[in-house]
Amino acid sequence: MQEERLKLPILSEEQVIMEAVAEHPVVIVCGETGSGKTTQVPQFLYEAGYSSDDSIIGVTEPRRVAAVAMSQRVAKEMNLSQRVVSYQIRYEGNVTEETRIKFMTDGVLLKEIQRDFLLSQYKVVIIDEAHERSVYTDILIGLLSRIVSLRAKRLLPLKLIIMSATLRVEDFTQNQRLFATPPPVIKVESRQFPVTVHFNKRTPLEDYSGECFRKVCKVHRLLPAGGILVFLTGQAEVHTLCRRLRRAFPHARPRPPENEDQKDSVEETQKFKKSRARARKAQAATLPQISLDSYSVLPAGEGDEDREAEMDDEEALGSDLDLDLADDGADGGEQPDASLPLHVLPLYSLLAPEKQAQVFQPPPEGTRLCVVATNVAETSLTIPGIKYVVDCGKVKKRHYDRVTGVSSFRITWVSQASADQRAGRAGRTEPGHCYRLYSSAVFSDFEQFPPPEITRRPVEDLILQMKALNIEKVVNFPFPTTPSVEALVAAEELLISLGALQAPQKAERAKQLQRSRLSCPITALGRTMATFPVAPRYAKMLALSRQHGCLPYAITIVAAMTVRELFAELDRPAASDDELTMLKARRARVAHMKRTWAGQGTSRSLGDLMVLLGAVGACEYSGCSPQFCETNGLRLKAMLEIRRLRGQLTTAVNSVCPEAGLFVDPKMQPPSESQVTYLRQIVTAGLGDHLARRVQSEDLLDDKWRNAYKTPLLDDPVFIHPSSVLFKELPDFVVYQEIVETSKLYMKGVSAVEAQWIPALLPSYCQFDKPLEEPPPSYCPEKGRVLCHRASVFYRVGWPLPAVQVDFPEGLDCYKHFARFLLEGQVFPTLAPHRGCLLSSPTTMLKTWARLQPRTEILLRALVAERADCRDALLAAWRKNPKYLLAEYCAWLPQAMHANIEKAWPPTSDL
DNA sequence: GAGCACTGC
Repeated sequence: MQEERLKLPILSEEQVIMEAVAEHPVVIVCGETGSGKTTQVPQFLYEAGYSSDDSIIGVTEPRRVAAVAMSQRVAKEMNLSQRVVSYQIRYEGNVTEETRIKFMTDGVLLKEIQRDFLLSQYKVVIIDEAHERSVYTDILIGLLSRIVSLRAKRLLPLKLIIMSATLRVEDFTQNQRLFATPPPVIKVESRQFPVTVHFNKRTPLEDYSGECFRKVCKVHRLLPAGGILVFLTGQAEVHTLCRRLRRAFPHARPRPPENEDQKDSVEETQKFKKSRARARKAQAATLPQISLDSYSVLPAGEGDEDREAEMDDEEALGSDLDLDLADDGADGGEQPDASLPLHVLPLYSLLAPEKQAQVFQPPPEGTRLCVVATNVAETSLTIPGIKYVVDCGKVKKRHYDRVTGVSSFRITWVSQASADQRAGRAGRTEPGHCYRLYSSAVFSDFEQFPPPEITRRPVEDLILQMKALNIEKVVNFPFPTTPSVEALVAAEELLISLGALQAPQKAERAKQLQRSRLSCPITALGRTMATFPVAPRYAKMLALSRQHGCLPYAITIVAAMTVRELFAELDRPAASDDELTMLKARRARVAHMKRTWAGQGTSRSLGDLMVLLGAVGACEYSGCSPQFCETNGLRLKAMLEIRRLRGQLTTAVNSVCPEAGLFVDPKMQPPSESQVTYLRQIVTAGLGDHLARRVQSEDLLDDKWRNAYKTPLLDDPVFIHPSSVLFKELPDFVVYQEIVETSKLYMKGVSAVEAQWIPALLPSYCQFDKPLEEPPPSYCPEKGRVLCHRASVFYRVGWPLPAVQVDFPEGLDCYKHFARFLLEGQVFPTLAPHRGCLLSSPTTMLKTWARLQPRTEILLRALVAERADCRDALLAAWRKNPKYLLAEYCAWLPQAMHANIEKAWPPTSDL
């Protein structure tokens, strides 16, 4: 091990790095995979004494596995115990008093900043893999730039080291707001084996899967031993290619029958016609950029012929390993056959862990390993023994519409950096080759780097975290790359309507809306919500769930909504008739179980969220056995994650609200009928901006509105997803977890809402009419407020909503009603006995001619002067002045009673 | 009547 370490190129840079760290508060270290920076830099710092005096060297990683693995590796290299070199991730850690080097995920450090803004335990913080630009990394760098200067002022300097695998660091160095003086950048060589890159001469306009198939066949038939790694974009593609390859190179049967191959190809073409049509559409949009005919954009001298010639030179370097020359369809048959069986394995993130693990095993004796993977293999997982990479050049990414929040999945070209990262996977153990299924001209049109995540997704969760750190003006925060203003505004608006931020005052609203919008302070509710490590909409649900014993259920639902893909993928193409029968049976079983878990009546109205609750409840009841998951189509990994998240949320709720005394009950009973109703309301309150209404009189509309819903922000019809238990139910109002655009706009995670709940639970989205006279306003002794009935309409879309009882709106009329109830003795019962002696009827307060009577006028004025339109305000006024309102009240009663009233004033013992 | 890449608290 020590020998291995000595080979690392970074060791010759130790002095340069340590001098830079000594002289500068912030240092950037750039070195590709294989430079050893992650394992070595912490050791340099340790040896230089940066963890003396009980302080710690912190290292953040963007993934949990990396944090755990790195801590173990560094402990071993340094011959130190894991008590000294430790890790901390979301659910677990082995940090002790002795810990000096602490590896953690970036989110963990962000939480620590919430507890101790100055991070006083640390003398150095290393942000690893900063080039990946994950949202937490970006926010950490922004925060740390401030923490570094605060610590310098206190003469307790903190060192920040940003480590990046690429040289794309201008966002850090050229950003004056982030670092006033640009930090020094130290480059470290890497010790990778060379990878020869081969471009296709032509770029297939569609069917890159077929192109992958042909390329793998050729590599396998023509080239020496060594694993093959193929990059595709999704699960379905991965499975299809695996199947084709297995048929082409069956184990123990080396010769692939050519016609079989053809037939398969036709079959697949049929089957995936739809998805190809979509892919074609996506490609058509980008076609102008990649057209091989538009050479006019190239510099002079790089015309058609030159390019071909240049390519040929390039390819000549690849010598016998170059496969492009055989691109004329004469593959297979006449080529020399290696007769080597191909060991084909799929790999993607949602694949069961035991199946993922197969790619790390050596392939069976006498076979060649071929892994067909999605992007997981680009950064998250490293497969040993790969010598050949086949890269389709595409990636599937989630795309959010900034205005509507609708997400869709799009297949686009990767960036140059990603393509290089993929190529690098061929050079981990020996020199390798990368076959790119696109031309070098197309490659040169790729974006240089993928855009930072923070610019591609909603940011309400980040904004809430920042507000909890008392960063009010988020636009002024030194983001390495700032999110769009629309995204920031949308986040603040959502947080305001959830009650997590204070709404700007009405006066301000008129004047300087934009400015005040982006600097709203956090509310007490917002602080509570920020302690729950889930999306703000879900945090709101938790904050509401103390009532009626709903917490354990709300926690479970929120945990299940947070963990992705509860149900296993059963739609994959079957490899055999047996598998097909099995898949069909399992799909039927899952559909049946979903209906069972949804139940009947109000329970069914909770919809897909009831299914989540039922599934988790049943699974936990079974002890979360792999068998239970298997037969019911649940992903064991998802269920275990939900269990851990329930534990974490339970702890979080208990610490906000110790009297709840919650625990995770594996034998949780189903919620009662009334609890389900409360849960439905809790869910409605959290998902208020995700409300949809069944279209009215749809028979009059275009056919495209059949079974459709309307939402406030979308003009197009949206639909309940066919996998939803409410698919055929079509309730008048629903809330949904998300809308995904595929062939249509589909709502997923759907729950039914009663119309009368909307104005009561989502008042901030409703525009209310004047208070109704019938039923008349009343006084609520519990709230100490005047209530009334009001009709309303839902914002933007103007959906009419039924009149419901709400607080009487602020204004003169509210004082009048309150005065009346006060005189009637409803507010303070000790005043009730005087009622018969009043000189005027209390309802006089409400009459339009009330001003004719001085006693109504003076009472009203006195109430308005202290803003006393409810009991609490009145009590507050009496705390300041116990004689408050005495004279005004006495004006309503005969002189003879005044002395006794004065003795018993104020008429309450609640002060 | 369907088809979603990848991650962190």
